[in-house]
Amino acid sequence: MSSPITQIKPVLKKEKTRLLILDKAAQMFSRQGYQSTSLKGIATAANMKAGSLYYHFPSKEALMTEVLDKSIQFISDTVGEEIEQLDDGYTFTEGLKAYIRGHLTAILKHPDYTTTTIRNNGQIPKAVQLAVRVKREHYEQQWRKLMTQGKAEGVIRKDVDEQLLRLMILGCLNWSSVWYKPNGDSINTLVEQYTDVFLNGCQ
Amino acid sequence: MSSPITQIKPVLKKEKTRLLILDKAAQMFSRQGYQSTSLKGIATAANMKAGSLYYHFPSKEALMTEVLDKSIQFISDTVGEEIEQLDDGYTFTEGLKAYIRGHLTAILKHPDYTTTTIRNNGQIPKAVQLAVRVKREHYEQQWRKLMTQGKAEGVIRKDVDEQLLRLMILGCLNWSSVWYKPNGDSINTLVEQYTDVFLNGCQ
DNA sequence: TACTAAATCTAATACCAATTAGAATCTAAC
DNA sequence: GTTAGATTCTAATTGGTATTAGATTTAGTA
Repeated sequence: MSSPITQIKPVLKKEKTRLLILDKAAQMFSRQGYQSTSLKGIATAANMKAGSLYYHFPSKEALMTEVLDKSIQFISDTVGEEIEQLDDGYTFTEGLKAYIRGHLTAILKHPDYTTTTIRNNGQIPKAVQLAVRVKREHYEQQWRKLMTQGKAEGVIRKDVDEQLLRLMILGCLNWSSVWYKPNGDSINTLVEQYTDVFLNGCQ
Repeated sequence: MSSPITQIKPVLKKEKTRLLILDKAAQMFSRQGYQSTSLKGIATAANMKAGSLYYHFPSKEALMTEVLDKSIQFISDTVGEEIEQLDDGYTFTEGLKAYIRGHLTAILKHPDYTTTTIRNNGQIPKAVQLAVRVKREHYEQQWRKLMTQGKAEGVIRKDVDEQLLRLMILGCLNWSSVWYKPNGDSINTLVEQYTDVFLNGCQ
């Protein structure tokens, strides 16, 4: 009978290579965009030749799809972790802070994946867009629910449109990836100010 | 002696074609990104063959440069018009609203040009980025001054970082181009809510 | 009508892209 | 050490790209 190694080790190796390729792809997609990133470039960064990528991924589109999928998954997971640290029955204000912290953390700590999602908005093949739509919409739905809670609690004023507010917040958060430099403000500082300004304004 | 027409009319025609090409280029750059927009596509949209573009523009990069240049110019001009409608010695609050209205108006009324600037952030050749940097930084500087005024007037609280606040506001505004649909909220509604939330918060 | 200059087109160049099939190599078990 | 399977490479295919030079067309003038 064969030892577990014979089954597991090859799988692990394969998985490791896949992840390496995905990481390099995310890096290049986020910095140069989908179209101007070449498979040759990705392959070179992963110490391979372009043709070899096809052993792991069936096409460039499939590669991009998986990068985007992981990106949204990562944001969603990080937000989930922040929420888990709250007591059940958390208030809107607590939830908002957790959402902001999670979303920002994901964006600023793993910029290669997340900025691929953010920057390549209208510029990817429709097939790829469709493939990641479900996950994207599910995450958006979580934000919608949070906003509804804020309205129900009365924390969001009557004359503030909660969907517009959601778009404002997400705009701020996503845009951070454009200007954020790791040696600048800490994520914590950003979370505090974002939460403060959205709840209380600047004055 | 030749009539003015001989001098002016050809110039006008040439200028008209240039503008047509620029418009189509902006449209395609904004929707597909720099790399995946082909000169053939732009030319076709402008009722020409690809080679003919070179009579008007020396290269693809030059075309993109001019689109980006016009984009920033347009935002800057629109903000300028809003500011001119204020009395001299306008307050920070008045100024902020005018800036928000100008920036949003420019973005939402001429999305082809402005989203080219916004979406193609890290994905254009460095030569092009350098070419538009001065104008971009000048516009940013105007925002910085407004924020300083807010701090001086005491409208921006002591514990709010005015530069971070500026990045928040610009993030919101720029991100609008991602989700805005012309048949939705009016620009005025957005301006009112944005100003309100940034000044007073949502609660 | 014939001339001129502006505007556009044609056709070719040189290059780089994604993708594929089959050969070569590497790995690990027997 | 041999063998089988997993992994990578080589080399070719196909198609698209920006750019250019020179020919052609168009529009206005006299």
